[in-house]
Amino acid sequence: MHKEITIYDIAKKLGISATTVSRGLNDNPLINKKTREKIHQTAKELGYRHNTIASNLRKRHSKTIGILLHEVNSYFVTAVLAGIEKVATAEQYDLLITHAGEDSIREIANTKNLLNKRVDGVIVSLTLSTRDIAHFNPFFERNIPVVFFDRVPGDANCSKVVIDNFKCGELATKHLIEQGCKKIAHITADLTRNVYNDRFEGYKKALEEHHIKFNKKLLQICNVSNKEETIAAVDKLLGQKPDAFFITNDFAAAVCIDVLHKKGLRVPEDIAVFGFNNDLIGDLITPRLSTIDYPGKQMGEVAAHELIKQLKSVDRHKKTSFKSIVIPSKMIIRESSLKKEKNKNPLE
Amino acid sequence: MHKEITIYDIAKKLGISATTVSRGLNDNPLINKKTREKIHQTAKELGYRHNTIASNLRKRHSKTIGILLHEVNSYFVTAVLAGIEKVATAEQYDLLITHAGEDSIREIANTKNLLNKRVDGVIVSLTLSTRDIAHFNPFFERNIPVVFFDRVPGDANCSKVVIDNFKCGELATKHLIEQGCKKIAHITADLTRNVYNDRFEGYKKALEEHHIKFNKKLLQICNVSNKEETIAAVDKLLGQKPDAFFITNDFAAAVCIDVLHKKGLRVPEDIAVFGFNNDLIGDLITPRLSTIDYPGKQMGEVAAHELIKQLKSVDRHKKTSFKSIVIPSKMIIRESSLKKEKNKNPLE
DNA sequence: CTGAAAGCGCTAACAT
DNA sequence: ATGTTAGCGCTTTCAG
Repeated sequence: MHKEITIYDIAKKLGISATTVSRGLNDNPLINKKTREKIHQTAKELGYRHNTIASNLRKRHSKTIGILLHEVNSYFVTAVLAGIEKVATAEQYDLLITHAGEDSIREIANTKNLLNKRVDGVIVSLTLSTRDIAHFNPFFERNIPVVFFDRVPGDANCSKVVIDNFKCGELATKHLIEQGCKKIAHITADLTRNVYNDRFEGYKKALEEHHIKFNKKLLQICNVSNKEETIAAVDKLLGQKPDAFFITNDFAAAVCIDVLHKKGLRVPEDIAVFGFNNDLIGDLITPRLSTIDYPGKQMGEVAAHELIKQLKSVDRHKKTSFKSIVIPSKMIIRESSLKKEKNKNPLE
Repeated sequence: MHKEITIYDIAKKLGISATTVSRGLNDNPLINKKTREKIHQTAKELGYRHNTIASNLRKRHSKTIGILLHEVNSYFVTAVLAGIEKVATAEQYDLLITHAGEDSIREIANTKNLLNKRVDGVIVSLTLSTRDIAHFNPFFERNIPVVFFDRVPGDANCSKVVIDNFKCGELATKHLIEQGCKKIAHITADLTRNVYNDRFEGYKKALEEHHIKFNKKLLQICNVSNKEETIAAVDKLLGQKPDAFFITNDFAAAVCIDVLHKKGLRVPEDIAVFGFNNDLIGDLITPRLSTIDYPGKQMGEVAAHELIKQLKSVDRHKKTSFKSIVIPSKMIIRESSLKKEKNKNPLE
């Protein structure tokens, strides 16, 4: 069995104290450059590896950021992760990533686990089934920074990074109306989650502004990441003879287009389709999907920056002020929604 | 500032020793049931949280598995992660996930970081640019289990979980030949990586068996996750007037079909297309993509099981025997490759 | 069934 | 510029 080398072994070999070795290894400028070099060298010779656990115990922090994800099945989430990782790595933080599979029970378990692991802060996107955020109280009580992104709690008392889902919902719907659509079906997910509710409210607002009465028969709630459920929702709505679908997720929108084609319906001529997320897939299907660009990587970067800012400023006494950061998003018009302007250049 | 509760606080309050509290908290059956209950209760009252760091330091392990990923941008990798997580969670292991962005330098840095973090074992998929695996020596030396999956080293001296890429490449190519294709172009990634090389060898084998001479002008190497590079590769190959494309990645295959459509070419009538991975996208594009089903989740589960098995059996003395586990994969024939059997039922 | 003592490996205070 | 001492919070002998 391999004998694990400690700073004491290095100290003994060099005839100096462990403290000096520790400092030398951490490149403390107080230590003589020559000593430092010698320390580094014998560390290498002896095959020393820093014990992060011991160091963390002593320093009473973990230099890691906990990530609580609702799920990791989308291009969006992957992009967010990449954004977080980029800034976290630059600031020397590790990431402890958990995901809850849209199950609030697992979210709570993950929260507890990260708490015990002594993460320095957490970045969170709530599951569909999460109703309240009491499980974050231990963090709040200890002044451990928490930054929510995308799927955030209604509560104002926390930091969040979001896009303007209301405006996006309104914009997309308005665009469809301007294309001549009058019976716009809406497929979305659980409305207790802010993102879906806000988009739905935006949808209703646009209808209202154009004097179209909201018809709740044109609304379907389902798991938009699930193909079968989406197909069922589309089928049901088709009974209402809609002339457009506004769907809260690109994958589901692609499934919808597929269903429509199978029924011999043309997109956008017979029925226009509008997605949400700007997933890679939207640009690869026929017709190309109009959607809302959701800047995942940027959200991740901003969330991580905000968290690290709080981490650095936590003077452990004054409460950090909470803020809500809105990331710009934009509408991307492609073929699937262009009923009128078939020959006009899409303004992508 | 929140005062952090330790087992000593609980011990003092209960007039017992910290040892007993520790045992009680860990549900050690030696401790009187009543004492145990009291301990748990006051722990709750006082808002105690277990200090995993201290515990890990003392126990000299971290109860976490390190994951080294080449990249996290595909449905496949996500599926593997889900598989690993499923079995790791069941066995009470945490995951420390890193990714290298296909950069071997970052892979090496991540390796070192995980080593210092005292992960109990690692599960790895190599980057495209990784040439040798010397950076895993510290793990081997310490008898810390390492399991590679999918993108594995050529070296036999390690545990790996793979699919039979050679056979898959052969099968796909053979299928295209049977559809009447004679000039089959192949787009793939860096051939120093086993998965791509094996598929390529399978491709050549199938050609040879059907007395078709391999033409290296029909081969293009590029980053198949990059749209622009893929388009360029397709364009170049089109100069050779191929009648089929065998592409090592579904995303790239979708891009290819898109390019072909834009040029007014029909798929599969003019040119057949065959992908690899069974990504979600393949079933959503027109025509539907023929591909190889790559059981990511299963690979993840198997890899995690194998690792945990080694973790449990590491009697720190005898070398663990290395094995190569091959996961079954299968061909999925859809429309994009069916030149002849247009009216036959696909055997999906 | 419970406790005393030691120590995991490191770093922060406080000297010198 | 370097050393001494103590302790982060837990678990593990060993002893009773």
